[in-house]
Amino acid sequence: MPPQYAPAEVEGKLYEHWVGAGYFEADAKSEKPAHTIVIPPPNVTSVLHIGHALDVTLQDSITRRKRMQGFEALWLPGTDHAGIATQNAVEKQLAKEGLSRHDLGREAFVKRTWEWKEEKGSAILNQIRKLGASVDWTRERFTFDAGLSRSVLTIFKRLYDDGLIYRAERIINWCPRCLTALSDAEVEHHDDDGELVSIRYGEGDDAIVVATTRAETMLGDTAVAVHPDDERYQHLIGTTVELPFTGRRIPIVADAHVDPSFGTGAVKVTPAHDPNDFEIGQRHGLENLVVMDERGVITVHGPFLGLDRFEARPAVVAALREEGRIVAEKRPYVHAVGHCSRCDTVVEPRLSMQWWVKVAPLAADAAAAVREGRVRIHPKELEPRYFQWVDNLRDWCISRQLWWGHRIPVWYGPNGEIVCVGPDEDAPGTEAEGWRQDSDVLDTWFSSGLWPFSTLGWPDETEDLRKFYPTSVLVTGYDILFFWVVRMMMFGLYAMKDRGPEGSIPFHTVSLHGLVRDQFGRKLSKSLGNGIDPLEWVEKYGADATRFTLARGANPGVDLATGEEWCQASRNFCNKVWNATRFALMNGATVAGLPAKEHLSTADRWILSRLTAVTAEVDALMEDYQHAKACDALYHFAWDEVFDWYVELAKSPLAAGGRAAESTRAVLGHVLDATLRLLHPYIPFVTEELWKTLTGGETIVTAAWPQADGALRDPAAEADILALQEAVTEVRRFRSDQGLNVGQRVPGRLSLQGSLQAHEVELRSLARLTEPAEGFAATATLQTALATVELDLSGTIDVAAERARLTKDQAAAAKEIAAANAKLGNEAFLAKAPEPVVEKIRTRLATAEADLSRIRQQLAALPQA
RNA sequence: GGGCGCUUAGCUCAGCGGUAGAGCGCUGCCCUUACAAGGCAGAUGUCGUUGGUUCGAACCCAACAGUGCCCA
Repeated sequence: MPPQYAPAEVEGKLYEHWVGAGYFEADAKSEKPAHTIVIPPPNVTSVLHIGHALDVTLQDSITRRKRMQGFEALWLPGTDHAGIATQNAVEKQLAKEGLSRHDLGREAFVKRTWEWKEEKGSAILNQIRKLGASVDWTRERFTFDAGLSRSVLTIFKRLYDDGLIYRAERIINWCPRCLTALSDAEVEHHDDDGELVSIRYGEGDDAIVVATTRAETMLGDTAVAVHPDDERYQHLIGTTVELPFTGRRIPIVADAHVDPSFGTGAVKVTPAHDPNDFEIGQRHGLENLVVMDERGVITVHGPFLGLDRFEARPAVVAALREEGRIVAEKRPYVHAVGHCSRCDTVVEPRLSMQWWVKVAPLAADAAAAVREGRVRIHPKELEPRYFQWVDNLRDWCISRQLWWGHRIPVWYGPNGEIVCVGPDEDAPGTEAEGWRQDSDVLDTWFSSGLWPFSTLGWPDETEDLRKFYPTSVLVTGYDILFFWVVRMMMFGLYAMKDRGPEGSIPFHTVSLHGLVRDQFGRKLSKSLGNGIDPLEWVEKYGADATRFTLARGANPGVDLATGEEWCQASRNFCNKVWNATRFALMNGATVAGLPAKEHLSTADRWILSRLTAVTAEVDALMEDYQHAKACDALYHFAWDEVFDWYVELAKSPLAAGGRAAESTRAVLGHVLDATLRLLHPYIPFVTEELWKTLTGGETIVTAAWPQADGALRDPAAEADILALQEAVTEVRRFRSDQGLNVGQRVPGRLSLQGSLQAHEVELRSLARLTEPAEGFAATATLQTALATVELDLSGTIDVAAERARLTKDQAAAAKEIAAANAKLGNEAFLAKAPEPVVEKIRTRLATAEADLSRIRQQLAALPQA
């Protein structure tokens, strides 16, 4: 074994072996209890970013532990068909050939997109292999594959028949570049520099001033609205005013939704181009006048015809100014503007006929599942966010004016018939007979919302569905809670309602993690150039180091800052595990059961006791998705306790040979075996490589998860080793202060009390002390609670350094005594504090007093300077 | 504008009523035959501010000040 672990040499071959051996394949016929995770399907066009890497790492660590615990663990991979993004990608490709999708026609375009998917669509799934993801590749799914498409048609038909899907003309979010409707969730609001222009409509006493950020829409105004209680406008309510340029007279209406404190308190109303105005229009029976086409180009005759919306705005303002109608202008006026989440184009509210899901009843069920505790949001602090969203959900626009996606299964007949066709039904008629299918497709989330059960074969009652649904836990970032989690909740509860309240939930727990940030806690962004490529880390430091870095930072629901230095530290840890195991192997560590208790040394009993405690701790933390804490506990146990102390303590018995060596080899092997298994979910590759060598076993992937063995708890051994550590550290501290070489052996005379008397050999070994020879003359005396150590440095020592040290310790002890005395002298404290606390303070006082008197003795014994 | 967080060591974060912790970074010494991707030792904080509750507050309450997110 080389002294440095080389991840690149083992990871690829181990992964291929794991997959080939079928370790990750779940068996629906198994008697074992199921543990199921469906991967939040990444967009088929995407490539792996650090956020995916975090998500994958956490799901894999959960799944690997469950597999080791004896669950039938299924982690199901796949991608979603990403309607807009994929269509954009293929259209971009076509554009290079000078073609548009319309040149190909719908059928050819969809065929071409499938070809694109076959060629490019597995990029991200290939990348997660590099992270060691233990997904079941035999069950990989795609939201647009045949089976899942059947699920989509099934649920559409059911919702339609239940009256939960309907068609209506409303204002929707429209992307004039993608040329499709978007749901509310696909619109991102951020502040833009705009303008606020106040325009005077009408003349003289009848004039009224409205303020707007979108002057160009005035062409479509069909009213002016004021608040019904606004005294300024009482005389105008019910009258009409002339709209500039058009000659149209529009009514002044009173509507309680108008904010009298905004601008002049009077607003222009453009029902066809603004969601709020649309509602005002509905209430007052106003005309919906469309003045723009689907690309945002003005369609009303006159000087503005053919202008893009952003050209029309200044043109309209200029023309109004010419007529003296501009009363005030504020520029820049910063306000929130909706943008297409796919292409960042400013969204245009557009009056349009679309398909909708009536979410109120579905959302109520989704909320109830969490309120009733059937689905747990973890961490609990994020529950309010879930409720805030799910309790205020508006109807969901599901139709998209795209070609790539599940086509809406509704047919329109020659006599105005509207027929929704189920998954196994034929079209109600032919095109020749005058029937045509709705040309729109469904929102991608309509299909990914079915993911927890469509992937298991629903609507068929498959073995997989019976075995693996409801799934166990959904692992995702809190930013996805709204979009996706809520949709899966709504659809799962609806589609599976036959199974009752407990059986219909899509998952028992939603485990939310935070977003990955850079080492200063800043958001990762292209403009800052602080992006992190997880595959670069994998290449430089290994998949294990990358995973451990992410898992170790993953406190539930909070963002994690990370950077390359973190990953280096993780790489160092993996290397440390490698070298500690290497040492054990070189010294004949064996894994063949523990020796009888009477053959165990104190050190053996100590490390076995600690192993038991840490096993229980890590197990509980992982069960509660507290990955950061679990990793931290493992890191400290492995490095500080096993590698630093136990391995050092093991060196003398190993060197001594005989029974002591034999028993130490067994304990060392046992502890390493368990430690590797505990670490395996987080750092699968290095632990597999080492474990196979150490144990000769086939694979750690399916090895048993360690159980805490209460019989190994040994508080006495823990106390003994603590006293030993204290004495060793005190001698080392002295040696360091005195500038002694680490390797230099020094004659020492020991006077040990209590349990420490049995550990002189270990103390001498770890502190590098030889037996006092003839002519031993102590030049320094060190004391801890159970040890007095006299050292012969054969010459003068640095008295000043030692005095400084002791003086500092003396001050600390004195401060401690003062604080304890203050408490114990306080009658209220004695009367009201619980007894264990009082006792603790008394112990602390006694310890500090003993320390102080020892320090004083040592100070007095120092030679005078 | 409404709501939810956060503010603890140089940086990033744990701790959430009874002596301030970790990682990285920092300082000194050391290539001691598992490991320099290492070892040993060490330094570092009026726990945002001001009040209050309590025998006792980083932790509970109130106000304020920063700061971030979500929704309008």
